Amino acid sequence: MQNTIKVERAILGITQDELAKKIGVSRQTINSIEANRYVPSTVLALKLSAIFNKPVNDFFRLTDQD
Amino acid sequence: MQNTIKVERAILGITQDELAKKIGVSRQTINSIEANRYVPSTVLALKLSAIFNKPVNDFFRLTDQD
DNA sequence: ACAATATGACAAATATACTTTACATTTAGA
DNA sequence: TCTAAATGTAAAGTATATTTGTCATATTGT
Repeated sequence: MQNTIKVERAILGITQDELAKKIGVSRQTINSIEANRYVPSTVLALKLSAIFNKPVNDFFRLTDQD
Repeated sequence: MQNTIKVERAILGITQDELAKKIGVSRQTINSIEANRYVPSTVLALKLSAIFNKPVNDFFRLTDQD
């Protein structure tokens, strides 16, 4: 799975820490997701969706190995 | 988080076992998600999105306790 | 009613998300 | 250039998703 959270975050002009606080996770969680170190839960994806004001499918995509 | 997977599955007219096999998880995983026993990963949500041919936000929604 | 299939659910084991702490590196501004 | 803020990452611990096995109940077709 790939994501464009870094881009969406840049559009909002906020830091990893700020985004983390908005959705109630740690900064490292945001950092790890941006770095594709692990796959977030659907709740987290929906919270990002609400903050980015875009559907989940816009910034999370399946790749071949999925 | 709430979901309408049971409805989407009924639209396709397939069993929990068939849906599970389509997305490569166990039948119990589908059963547990439909029963809201736990929150699936975003990869799983995207796979369901592909099979239902609908965006994730259509069948997964945040609730107050999220 | 009977048999086969589908669903609900639980327990134990394993995999993995997420937190906290901590430190190094990079970036941005005075 | 110096400093503070932002980012990248790693390790250890906790929480939770997912699997496998199993059984009970419900549903459907004959």
